[in-house]
Amino acid sequence: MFDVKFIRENPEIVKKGAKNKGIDIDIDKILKTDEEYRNLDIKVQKLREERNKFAKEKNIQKGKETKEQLEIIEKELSKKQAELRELLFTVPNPPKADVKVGKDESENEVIKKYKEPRKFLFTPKDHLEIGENLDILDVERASKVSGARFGYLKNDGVLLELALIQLAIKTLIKEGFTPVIPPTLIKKETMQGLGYMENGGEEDMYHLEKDDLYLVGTAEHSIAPMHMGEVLNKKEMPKRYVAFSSAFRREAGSYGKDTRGILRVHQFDKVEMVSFVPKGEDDKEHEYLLYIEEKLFQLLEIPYQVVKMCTGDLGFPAARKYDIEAWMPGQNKYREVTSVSTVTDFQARRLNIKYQDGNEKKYVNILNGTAFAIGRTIIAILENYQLEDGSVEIPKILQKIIGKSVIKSIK
RNA sequence: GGAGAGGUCGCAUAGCGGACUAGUGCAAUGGUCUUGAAAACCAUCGUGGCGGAAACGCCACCGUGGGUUCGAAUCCCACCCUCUCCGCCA
Repeated sequence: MFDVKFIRENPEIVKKGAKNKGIDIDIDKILKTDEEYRNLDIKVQKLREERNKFAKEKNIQKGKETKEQLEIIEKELSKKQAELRELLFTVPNPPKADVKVGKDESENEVIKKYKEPRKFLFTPKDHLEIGENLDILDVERASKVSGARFGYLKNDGVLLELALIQLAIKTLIKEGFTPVIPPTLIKKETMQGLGYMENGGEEDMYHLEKDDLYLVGTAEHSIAPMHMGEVLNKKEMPKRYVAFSSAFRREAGSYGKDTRGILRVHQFDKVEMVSFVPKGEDDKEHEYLLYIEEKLFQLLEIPYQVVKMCTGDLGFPAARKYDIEAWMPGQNKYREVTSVSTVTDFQARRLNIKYQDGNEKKYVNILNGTAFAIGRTIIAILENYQLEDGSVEIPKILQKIIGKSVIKSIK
């Protein structure tokens, strides 16, 4: 959400930012509503001043009159305020200057590539076929029990997951991140703070009606609000968390897309990074988080490319976003495995997270990025490390943790 | 799930319809004293907003949202959270 003040002072930046994201907003209406709101606010303050005076004088008659006037105009004020709030929710975070203007994902830029995809002397299978053959994946029974888009991970698949979690968390602890296992259910109030209720994000969240709780779509949903309403000390920043949790997504509107295997499922586990940094330091932090993401995939020696999203593919709160797409031989293309973005101070405003900078209190910048989305990382491992007989080699870095070097085909 | 207690300015506490302009203690910050420090003493010390060039003035905030009243931290209602006891439970 935006400060009206910022919009008042920089209407052109905001207007252009929204346009580049392909989002329609009516700046003039916002400014007009803001002015009306402020005029009402001044009136209300004056009346309250009078009311307070009469109350002190115990002038009951005059007090009564003022009270009646106040009731009417206060109602107008709160109506106007709600109107303004609603308008402000339609304003997206503008993209950073270095982000390419573009319509949709077709205009994203590949900015880096790591490792040539391996040449196969046989036709590579996709993860589902490999996983079923190794008896580490079972989506058929999952659909019997839970429905479409769920999966059982079994046997060495489980060891693979646990090893990836260890690798990511240990690597990040070395980098100074605070490891966290957060709650996966959050209150409606928290959801609203995150700004998901207005922008359609709610559609993708599971809601437990009986208790009015929401299942998180990513650990970011419970990590970012940790410091809700707090004033952080500049000395303790950057504040970096690495969280492990399950993530739940309804995947509404993605019917028919990626239906095979576990690429797109309703529940998956993830190691996620969240950083709180002082205003203006988010660019540096963004590169740093991307560096860590790359490092993790380099440790696994999986070919990938880094994609910088264009303005049209950023989403509502992000000001810049990079995806890492790992090479998936089974699909013969690169697929998204991580995503890292800066939301600048956009979320901090809603969540009211500030830091003390000298005498001033400023909103923090928040960034979030995936360390490992476990399911998709396992897919990348299975497909890139498969052998002709259906066995799968285990990436070197994980061999020590798992205690073997190959997952042998049972056939 | 049942019964009770409670949420006040960083922390701890007072306040329970009009002198609350929210008191006090601790912590914090600046200073005096000191070779340096501690102690002591003096001073400052919540947040957001509106108006103003500024000095300053005003408005709002005592868990959140409603209500009663000329006037609410204080009374009423709903909700959230914390604690104690009982029940259940990994």
